[in-house]
Formats: sequence, C-alpha cells, structure tokens
Amino acid sequence: MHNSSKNLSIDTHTTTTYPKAKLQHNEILKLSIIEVAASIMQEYGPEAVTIRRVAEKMECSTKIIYNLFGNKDGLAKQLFLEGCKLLADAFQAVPEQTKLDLFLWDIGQAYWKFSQNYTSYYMVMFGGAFSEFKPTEESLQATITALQQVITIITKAINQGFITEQDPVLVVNLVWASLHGSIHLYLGGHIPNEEAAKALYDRTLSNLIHTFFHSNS
Amino acid sequence: MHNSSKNLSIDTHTTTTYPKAKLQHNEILKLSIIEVAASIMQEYGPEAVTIRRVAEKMECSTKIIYNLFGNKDGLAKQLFLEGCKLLADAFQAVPEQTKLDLFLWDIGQAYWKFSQNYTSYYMVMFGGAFSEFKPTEESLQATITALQQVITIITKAINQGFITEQDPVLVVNLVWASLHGSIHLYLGGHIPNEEAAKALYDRTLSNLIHTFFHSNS
DNA sequence: ATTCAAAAGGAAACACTGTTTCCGTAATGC
DNA sequence: GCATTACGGAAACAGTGTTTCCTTTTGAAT
Repeated sequence: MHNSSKNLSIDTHTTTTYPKAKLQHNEILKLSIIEVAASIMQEYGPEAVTIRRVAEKMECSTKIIYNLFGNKDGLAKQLFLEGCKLLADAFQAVPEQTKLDLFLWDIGQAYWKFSQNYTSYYMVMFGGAFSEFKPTEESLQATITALQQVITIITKAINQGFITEQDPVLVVNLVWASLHGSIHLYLGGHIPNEEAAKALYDRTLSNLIHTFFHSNS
Repeated sequence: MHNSSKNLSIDTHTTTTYPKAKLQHNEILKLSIIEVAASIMQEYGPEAVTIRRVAEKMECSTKIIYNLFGNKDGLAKQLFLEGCKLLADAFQAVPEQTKLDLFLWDIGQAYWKFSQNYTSYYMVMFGGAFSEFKPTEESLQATITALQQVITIITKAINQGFITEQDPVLVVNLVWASLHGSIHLYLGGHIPNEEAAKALYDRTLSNLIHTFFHSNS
C-alpha cells in the first residue's frame, strides 16, 4: 500500500498521483489535500506533516492550502476529524455482545488496537502531536461521536442496573482517561516495551470493568 | 513595530540578572542556563523555550548552549530531571500517614497539585511538550526516583497484606497511568473545565485505592 | 616567560518551518 | 467584450534548530 522509502522526499512515481490542484475551489480538492496529509502522516509521523510537503506532493503552492484551511491548525483539525471517523469505524466493527461487560472489554481492545495501528492519528487526536492545535467545539463533538459506542454501552448498563453510578458521561470519562493514560505513557516512552504496556492496559481495563460492573451482566 | 510587553521579548530590568556567561566551562554556567530556560518555560510555556531566547537572556551566543548541552534535547533532558526533583520534593512535603490508603490519597492530591502548579514541567516530563525529546534511561531512572514515595507506599501495603497484587511496579504503573490519563486529557482540552477534571481525577484516585486496598489499612 | 597548539565563543550562514505579500492570470459579472 | 474580482504561484518574511567560520582566549610545554 505505502512505499517504504526511508527519507522524506516525495517520490511521485510510486504513490498515487493526485490531480494537479487547480481550478476547482471545491470540496474534492480539500479532500485530496487531507488525503495527502494523512498519507504523509501515517508514513512518516505527524511531525513530518508540513504545509510545504503537502503542497509539494499535491504539486501546488502552499497558498492554496492556506486559502482552503486558513492555517496549519485548520488542516490538523481535519486530520483530527478523520481520526474520529476511523475510531468510530473501529468501534462499529466490534461485534455486539449481550453481556455488556464483555462488550466493553472488546471495545477496550479495539481502542488499544486503534492506538497501535493508527498511532499518528491517535497522537494528533489525544496526544497533542500538533502542540499548537487545541480541539475546537466541533472536535469535541466529533470525539463524543467516536466514543458513542462506549457511551451507549455504559448507558445501557446503568439503565439495566449493572452500574450504580448514574452519570454516564462521568463513567465514560473515567474509563477513557485511564485507558488513555496507559496508552499515552507507553507512546511517550515511559513504559519499557509493548508487552508491559499491553499488560498494563489490560489490567487497567479489567479493573475498570470490575469497578463499575457490580454483577454479571 | 510592536515592542509591547505582550510579546515574548525579554525585559531585563524586572528579572534577575545573570552572569555574563563567559570563561568558565563549569557546572555553574550550566545550572544558570537551566535556570534561565526554566524561568522562560514557566512564564511563557514550553514552546517558548528556544535556544535563541535562552541565549539572549543569558547574554551569550547560542554556541555555548550547544557546547554544554549538545542540542535542544540535551536542555530538555535537564528540564525533565529538574521537574523530577520538584515532583519528588512535592511528594516529600506530604506528611506521612500511618493509614496507607489515606497516605496514597494525599500523595495523589500532591500529584494533581504538581500538574497544575508546574504544568510546563509536567508537559515536558509526561506530556510530550518537546515532541522530539524522548526520555533516556537516565530520565526513566529519575522518574522512578520521583515516584519513589508511591513505590514505597505500594510496597509497604503489599508487605502488610493490604494489597493482593504482588508486583509493586505493576501497581504503581496502574495508578500512575490512570491519574496521568485524567490530567493529560484535561491539559489537552478534552475535559471542559477544571471542576470536571478534578472530579474525574478524584474519582479515578478513589477507585484505584478501593480496587487495590481490599481492607482498611 | 615565550611560544604554540588546542579549545571556546561570537557572528553569520544553512536548512528548515508557518505564514504573508506581491503580482500576473484566470474566472466572473455586467 | 470588458472591467472587476478572486485565485494561485513565486518569493519574501520571521522564526526555529544547528553548523560553519574565524577570532580570541586559554593552557601547557619549552
């Protein structure tokens, strides 16, 4: 899928060629730019996403990107939203489960896999990879949408009496924050290896489920 | 054009004056530079710490900083270690408590306060504020030293039979990761306000203590 | 004490970055 | 068809980390 050349120069003959970026000031061009930015990000990491590099791969000047996105944060915001979609898809792909605690376990596993398979997206969304970018109201809304699956499970469990705490948002945040903490410490290099990190994550998830689910669902 | 006090220009008459930075290639000069870097960081945030700005406030060229620290990561590493000392001090200032679960609560509160009072340090240490900087072995060792208080409490609790889990490092990481997750989501702008964040943090800490301490200590 | 090699430090340059300005060209409204 | 407007490319601007160049200073051997 991706070429594997190690340096950051864009080789135009192996990757998909994109339209020469002119004339249309429409959404298609915008999506192309986001696609290019995402491909650079996933191949070389978030810090490799520069306006000039995106423009080079788009074979256009930087001005067009500024016209369409305002500034780099505007592009970062789109990558954030793109990541939310991918996360939502990852959650949607988890087969439903009648036992809500087991369902939450599977969802938690999907969240871990997302963080490992789409690390760049994860770092942009929740890791502050673009340090100047702070989530907007729209970004926060997209996060909620992405986590909708978790919210649904928690709400169901509350309604069915398996969780005592009555505030679903609080419970979701409690789960999310703890899982994020494990992932982020690992990605930040504070956990020595993936095995230790995964064990830490699994144990965190397990503890959370046992804390909130006070009987088998 | 605009030389107002709103920008990041250094006003030399209000802050401490530092030695003119010459002659000695010793540790004192190194400490002065770290002190200057730390003062800029705490006043304007980690992203304001640039080699040029530090050099300007030191009234020296950038070369001296490169001679002493190698590169910016070398300076970041020192700020990391400085932060570890401050965190260790914050933990040391917590009055000891015979009841280990209550002691851990107080330690947890000190960790929260540290993250709010020394947010720049926290972001450098655990938030990836200097995205290019990854903790070295020495940094990881310093982290362990800073968290020694927590390790001690957990180990004591295990030895006294209040905690079933026998691996103190695992328990410390479980506590640390979850608390860090709350703090980091808040600092990243994903929790709407400080009240919600603090409630989230307190509840996380409370849950952790109840999870691991299976009887009153 | 003098001399000479080695180290240190300042100014400027280099290679990047995000962003803006300038200006010609293209599209658009009448 | 023409005037106006918006768009987009090249280059400039301001800032970053880092290196190079060259002078100055240091430190040690004679």
